[in-house]
Amino acid sequence: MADKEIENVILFQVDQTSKASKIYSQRELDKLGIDITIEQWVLLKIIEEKAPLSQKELAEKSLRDPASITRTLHLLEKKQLITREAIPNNRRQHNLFLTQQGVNFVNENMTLVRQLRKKSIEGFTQNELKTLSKLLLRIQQNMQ
Amino acid sequence: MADKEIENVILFQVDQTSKASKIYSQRELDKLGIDITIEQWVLLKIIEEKAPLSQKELAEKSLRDPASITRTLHLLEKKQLITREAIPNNRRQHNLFLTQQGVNFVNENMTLVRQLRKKSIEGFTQNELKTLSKLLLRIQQNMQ
DNA sequence: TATCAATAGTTGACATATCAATTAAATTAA
DNA sequence: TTAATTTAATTGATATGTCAACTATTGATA
Repeated sequence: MADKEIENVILFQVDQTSKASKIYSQRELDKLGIDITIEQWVLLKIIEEKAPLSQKELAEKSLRDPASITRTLHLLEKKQLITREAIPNNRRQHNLFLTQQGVNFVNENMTLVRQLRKKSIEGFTQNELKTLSKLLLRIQQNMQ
Repeated sequence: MADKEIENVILFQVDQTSKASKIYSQRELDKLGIDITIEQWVLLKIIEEKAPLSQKELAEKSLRDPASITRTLHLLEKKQLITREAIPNNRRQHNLFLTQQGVNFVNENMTLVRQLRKKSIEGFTQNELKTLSKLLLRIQQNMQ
């Protein structure tokens, strides 16, 4: 089979799509003076939806390295958006929660986030969305 | 519309797919003792296919920041995989090329890379591939 | 032509990605 | 119960992502 140009490689296209979306979304956040990175937002949102959870679980759900999670959580703690609470009979893990400020922050910015999510799939039918989800999931399953 | 869980957000799925594929591919490279990162490989491959080109063009094609390109190119130069050549009558830009070592490196590792590309889309029909490409492209166009 | 504006690339600062090594705690095995 | 193993989180080192500031050069304009 003849070699593809890299632009025609699906993995390259997936990565480009992810990058382009992040660049766009980050600019929109910046424009509105919302002081958070996309990666930080994702962690906040996961904690909001799944709390209480441990750093290990957060790393798994976000597909990020535990070391990286540690560092980003410190930043989110400094911004007073999250807290860690001791788990009884377990001094190795801590439960992660949003602070009240964190809850407010997520609520205040969900409108913009919903707009971004919506914009990303503008013109898509429900069918196309389902198809895309399934195809992406199959790539993930192939790459394990 | 009711709020989605983050796992159901397409942008999240695209990012997870990209991350999972990179983690898998990097591990395969490491296993074989191939001393290169995915990001470095992508730059090498673009230079191979498009040379001669400038750093600006490379940044655009890879959707990476020029600052980041500068640093990665230094690493690739240190590994003697690429060179920069002066452009006549233009002392601001340089043309990027693979060295002979770079050409050899790409050739030696294309077999593995082809395997990884193939594995990522195992079980996909030509039709599904086309569909996926088009849907991804539409997201990119939406996010500009 | 002299000045100003735009462009390509670099560097600094900080956030994130990743691996390896470490620490502290929990679990298992002897 | 003690010792060995496994686990969760952290830290160090290096690569990458991003913005802002800067340098050198080129292009535009008065």
